[in-house]
Amino acid sequence: MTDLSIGKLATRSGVKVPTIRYYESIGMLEAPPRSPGGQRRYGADHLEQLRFIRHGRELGFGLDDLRALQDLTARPDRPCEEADAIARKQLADVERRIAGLEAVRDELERMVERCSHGVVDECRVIQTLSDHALCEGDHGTSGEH
Amino acid sequence: MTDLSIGKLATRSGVKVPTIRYYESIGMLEAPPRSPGGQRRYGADHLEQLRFIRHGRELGFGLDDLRALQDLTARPDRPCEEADAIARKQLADVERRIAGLEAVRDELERMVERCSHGVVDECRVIQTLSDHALCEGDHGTSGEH
DNA sequence: CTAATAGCTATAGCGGCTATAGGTTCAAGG
DNA sequence: CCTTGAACCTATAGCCGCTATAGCTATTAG
Repeated sequence: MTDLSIGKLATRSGVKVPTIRYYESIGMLEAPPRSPGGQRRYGADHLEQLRFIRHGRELGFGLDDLRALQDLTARPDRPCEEADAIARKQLADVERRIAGLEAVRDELERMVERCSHGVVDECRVIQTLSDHALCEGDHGTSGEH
Repeated sequence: MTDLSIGKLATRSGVKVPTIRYYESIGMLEAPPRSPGGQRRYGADHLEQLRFIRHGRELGFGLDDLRALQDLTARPDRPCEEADAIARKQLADVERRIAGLEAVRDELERMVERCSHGVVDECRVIQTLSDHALCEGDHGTSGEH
């Protein structure tokens, strides 16, 4: 179970090898001990830590948020208000992005549906891009990133 | 109407000054003539071009796609299949991202709802991040970026 | 004419990786 | 035991689409 090479750790965690090294370089992942030849040797704790990060990334958390959440994990008797606040902020952000993307999707659908499949000069796709007034939604108003 | 400074162009187009210079540097926006002192002087055509780019960016198109669409605009008698294809690809991409974000949103909602507002050790937020098995959806399966 | 504002170039940084080059170590097969 | 080839190492640059900084010059309003 222990003494995983970086490749094995990558396979087990679902995080790519260069990404693991990157996480170590920015202090996201604890630096492991090394083999006599200088190669990294990971334990079960690293695997757990990396899975935590991966899962957080899948949920769209930034690395700084995940660092804060990791720090909280290390103090299990503290109130979880901060963790809750970070998660709520993330949820709000995701909801905002969804709303933005839905406006964009609707606009793109209109563009594509109205394309007459003729020549560029009459193409609704090009026309819509050229003239924002042809839009019905307000996709530009709220950011989706 | 013509002979806009870069600041005026920025105001009228909604694109920031450094971004305009960036677009010029990567060949997205035609380089304008200069004043005797070397400052950029834009015309109505530049404003139109920049609004096209801005609108496309709001719809999530990459700069390379927008370049392709711009090139099509310059050949108005060509069939608009390519424009249509680019827009459809973009629509599909946006739909994929929405689906991914919706899975993420649902998971975050579950996390936040179940937070008992106690201590970190019992916090559902931290627990869920630590153990993917607590998730019900498959947010990690399809990418949302 | 002066002073504030706006412009200029060049360069570096953001997030979160990913790719490349050029070298070293490890592990399995013979 | 030795060879081979995969996996590992470091360092550095690049991706996208900007944004920020520093140190300078041009324009414009009063």
